[in-house]
Amino acid sequence: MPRAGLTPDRVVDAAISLVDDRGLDALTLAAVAERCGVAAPSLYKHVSNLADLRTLVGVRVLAEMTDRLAAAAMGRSGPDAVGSVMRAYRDYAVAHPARYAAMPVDPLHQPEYAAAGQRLLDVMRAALRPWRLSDAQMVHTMRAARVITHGFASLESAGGFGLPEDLDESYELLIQMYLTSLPLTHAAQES
Amino acid sequence: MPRAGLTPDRVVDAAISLVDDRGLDALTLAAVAERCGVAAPSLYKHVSNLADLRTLVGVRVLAEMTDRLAAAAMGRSGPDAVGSVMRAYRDYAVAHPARYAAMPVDPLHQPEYAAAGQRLLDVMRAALRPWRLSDAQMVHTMRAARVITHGFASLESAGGFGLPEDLDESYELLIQMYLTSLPLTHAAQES
DNA sequence: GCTAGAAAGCTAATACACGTAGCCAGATCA
DNA sequence: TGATCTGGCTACGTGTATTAGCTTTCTAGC
Repeated sequence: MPRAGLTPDRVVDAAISLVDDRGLDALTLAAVAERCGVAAPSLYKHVSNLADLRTLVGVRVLAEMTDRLAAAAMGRSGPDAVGSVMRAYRDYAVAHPARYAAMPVDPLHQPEYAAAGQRLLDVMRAALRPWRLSDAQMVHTMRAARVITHGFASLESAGGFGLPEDLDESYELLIQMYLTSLPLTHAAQES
Repeated sequence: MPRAGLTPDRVVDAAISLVDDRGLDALTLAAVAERCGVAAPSLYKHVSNLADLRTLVGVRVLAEMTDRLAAAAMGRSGPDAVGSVMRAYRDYAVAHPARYAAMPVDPLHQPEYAAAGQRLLDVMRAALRPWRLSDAQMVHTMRAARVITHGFASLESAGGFGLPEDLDESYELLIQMYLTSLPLTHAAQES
């Protein structure tokens, strides 16, 4: 009967450690409750339901990754910043594959995620600022970065590449391909 | 008491139509059974369990997509063939988002998928043949194609892009970026 | 310090889902 | 025709999400 002292945040903590340990599919209220030392229905005092918990986990992961990307861009500019952000993206996904799988792919379309998703985009947008792209160019350029980073990270973190060898090189080649495709303006001279 | 005349293939048919209609998460044995006009346990006469059914769906989808890609490459060569295969990949994923989500990301690591997965890779490898890449180059080049196609297709089919506008153009720019990155050898003169 | 009430835990019960066991009828084949 | 195999069924056990309603603990105000 002593209280466990749960809060929504602590429930999310438990959920994330569970996901890290046993994969995204193991994220069940029963398992989270056990990890919290509490009966399953008690979780409903802190979280609306399983869907809500999943959302909270997604928001947490999105925010955490954004922090990493922002840190990776800090103190860098131009191609250096862009490459650094792209590497940090991959690093996070490979270091925490199950968390990466918990990240929503369409954050901007769901209000719960919108703020965190916008912040992540802003990090990349800032890194691309030196190129002084038009709005339309910026849209295509951001999309291309997202395609490459998400494509590579989701494949690698899910074990999608047949051979583990030379993955670093494959990714560096993609980053070079991407940087090379950027228009040769202001930023290109900075590097 | 009249027999329903089920076979594993017909069960997979029902599963796929269910996935098309109601999404991958709706793929449950109960729902498939209802669609087949049969009680749930009867499905076990044709399919080992839910995991097995999921695998069979994945194999079917993988094979279906491979057929599309092969058809897209037919009668083309060089950049034309590569671009055509990449467009066909996206087209399939967007036309059948739930099926695309059912496709395994690591087919080569699971024996059930290996044959179908290998066949898909062969289509792309054939399209890249004119460049006469070394083995190591071929690995990186195939990976890059996979990253771009899967990255774009998975994001678009999951509603991951904020704005629906200009997606065709974004994809064409990526294809151009990719083709431009290929070494200027034999094939480049054919186009 | 006492007490009212909110907050946080619990048990019990419902609704589904997967999966197993074992029964029965219809098809097949000697 | 009759034996056997196959494909259906019902009944059951387990696990999960979720709701309802009870009880205990903490906290605020007097």
